[in-house]
Amino acid sequence: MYKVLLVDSNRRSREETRQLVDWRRLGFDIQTYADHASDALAYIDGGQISLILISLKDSHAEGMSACEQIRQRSRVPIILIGGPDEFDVVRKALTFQVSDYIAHPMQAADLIAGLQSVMKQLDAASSRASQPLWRTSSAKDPDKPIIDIVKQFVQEHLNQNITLKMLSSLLHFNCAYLGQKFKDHENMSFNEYLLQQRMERAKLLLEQTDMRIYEIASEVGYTEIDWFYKKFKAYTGASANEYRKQCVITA
DNA sequence: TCATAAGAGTCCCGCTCACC
DNA sequence: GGTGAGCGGGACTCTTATGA
Repeated sequence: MYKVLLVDSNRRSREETRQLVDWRRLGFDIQTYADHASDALAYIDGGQISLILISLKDSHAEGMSACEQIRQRSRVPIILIGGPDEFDVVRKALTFQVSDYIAHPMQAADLIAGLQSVMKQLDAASSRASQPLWRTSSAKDPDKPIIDIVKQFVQEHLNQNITLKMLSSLLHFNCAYLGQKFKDHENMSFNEYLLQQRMERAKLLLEQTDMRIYEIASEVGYTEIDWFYKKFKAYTGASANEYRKQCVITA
């Protein structure tokens, strides 16, 4: 059972986090609470804490400062809980090798995924105790958090005009570099991924709703209906209307 | 990690066709 | 005639591959 330090000054919020998932079943135990991120430092030196969960709702500056100081002393995994569009914060957090960043309001599935990821790191570290904890996992895949943020942004803003240029600007990366990293990780370009996500959602809307095609085009982020027609036909081999008719026949 | 050229993607406009 | 669906092509923007 790995011990967790939860840093959150709001008691109600702490309780919500505690009740969000079955911690013990996941192999974790929230043993200690702290009101401020800076308080976490006191628990680091004892070496009893396996994971630190920090809520940034009160103060980003204090949370970031604590991350920096924790990293100077320890490789203990850190999960941050912050706002959905705070990319400057995410970017800075990554420089402190934070394990995960969960957007508020936190969903149980997001927390479980973060905990499972940390669990793998901790298990690997304990099986190879001579190696530093963080290096065992980050050395394998140091860019994964960035790629995950890009994918999450695409999922959440699919109905908007998303470009790699805009995302790279938000994350303070060179767009050519970010595009290259994305392709290295996903084996497809950023545009291919974006197209795939848009087309799959369009197919779903055609199958499950009576929405007009121009409405669906708008819903999946196409401002130009003609361009949606072209891409949909190229992707599925059938026009949007034909695809809907085929779905009705097979149903 | 960045700069740049080439190619791909996107926007925009005009057009046709089918249906009501 | 009005509306929705679909296509073609030119101009512009963005992404990717490449080299530094």
